[in-house]
Amino acid sequence: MIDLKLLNRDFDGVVTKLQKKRVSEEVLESLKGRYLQLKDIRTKLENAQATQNEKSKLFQVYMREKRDISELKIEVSENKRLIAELSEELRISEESLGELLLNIPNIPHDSVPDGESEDDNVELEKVGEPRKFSFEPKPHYELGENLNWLDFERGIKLAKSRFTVVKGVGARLERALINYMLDHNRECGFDEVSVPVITNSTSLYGTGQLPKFEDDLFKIEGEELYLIPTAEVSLTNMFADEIIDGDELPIQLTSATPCFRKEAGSGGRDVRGIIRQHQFYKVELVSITKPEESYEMLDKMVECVSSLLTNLGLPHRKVQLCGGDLGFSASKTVDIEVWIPSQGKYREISSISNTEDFQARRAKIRYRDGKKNRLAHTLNGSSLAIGRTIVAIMENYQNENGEIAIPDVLTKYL
RNA sequence: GGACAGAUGGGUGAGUUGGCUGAAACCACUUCCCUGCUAAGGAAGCGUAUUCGUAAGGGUACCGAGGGUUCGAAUCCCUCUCUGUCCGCCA
Repeated sequence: MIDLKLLNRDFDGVVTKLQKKRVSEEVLESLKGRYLQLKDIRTKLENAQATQNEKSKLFQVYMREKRDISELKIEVSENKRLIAELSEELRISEESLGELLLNIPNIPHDSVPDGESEDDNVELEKVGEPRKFSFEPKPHYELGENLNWLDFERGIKLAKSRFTVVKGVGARLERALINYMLDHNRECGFDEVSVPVITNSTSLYGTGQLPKFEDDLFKIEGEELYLIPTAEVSLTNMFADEIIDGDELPIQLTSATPCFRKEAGSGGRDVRGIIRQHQFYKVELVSITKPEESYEMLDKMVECVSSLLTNLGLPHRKVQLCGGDLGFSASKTVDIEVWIPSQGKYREISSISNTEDFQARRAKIRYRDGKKNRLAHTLNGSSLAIGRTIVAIMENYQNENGEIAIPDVLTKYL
């Protein structure tokens, strides 16, 4: 969540910055109003509580001196009523503030370009040249069915649409990619961990998936538990409610997990193939850093992912997201898009974000900086979405008879 | 799933006739003193959040979570969650 003190201190500045994320001034006005109201009520309540504490202490004095306490009792019980009233007011005020606050997106970094949609994103760098085909490249789903790597019908039979069974060399390729990426990330300085793929709602609030994006999550019936949409949830929330020793930063973690998304609202998009699935493997990177080091870390993570694609021989480009395309929790995001020959365009395969202290504030991830406790910065990025990497390899490495070459770096993993 | 037990500060662990305990003591940690040296001794400090204050320093809340009783609760009552042990069950 955003910093209410900052909102109060520099209202116009926050308004201007959040315009990039299409947050209206009225909403922020209302948020600030509720914050000030809350502070006011809290002050009144605390004063009343101070009185109560003081008076309560008199009782033992009176009783020791055998003085009459009936008058004191009346006085105090009136104050007690006041406390009850104020507490109720405070509760309502907190609720109303929280409702609004939890739905306000993060403040974008100054470098974020203004824009409405992905069309306004800014290309930072192209890496590698798309291959010139002497034939018409086939889409991965055709290749995959012909090679018997992808079994769409059985995926649907087992679950429903947007689930796929991966077979044969395809399945082995999936496993090889996971292993290769984890090894690569380790070389980049990320420690491998294995995490739960089900988390509680508190964790999902912490990283910002809840309350706003409940519709996109698979929930376990009858429990406050959800299948994770990304390992970012598990990895980041490992440090929720903790105060990390400053010497231990930065923390850099990587984990391979299945991810589950309902893809609500994406009806009709990428219906063919495995670009958009309800379940897919992804290798994730998460970093926890000191505030002054987080943008350096963002660059490092982008490079780690980019080099992964370079090593796989996949042409890609780095794109900085514009305000309108920026995710809810992100302050700055660099997407990495890989060349998809059958579509003749670059498609997102990784998204690397610095959320600054947005998630840290929600999840209470702090570190000890000398004597003081400060909010850490959290970053996350895919490295990579396995399904989409398979798509990219299939399409970029296909030859005319429909066979697929395997990138050199993977041969030792297959 | 069944039966017990428990949940206190970084750790161990006091505190259950309700008030002087936001919390003893010990350990760890920090600073200083002493000591001719990787030991020992001594002094002080050392939870989180929030609020007021330039600061010093106050206030408020928090002893798993939420409610209740009371002028007042870590201490009494209720509900929930989690953890441990034993049994059953399954990888």
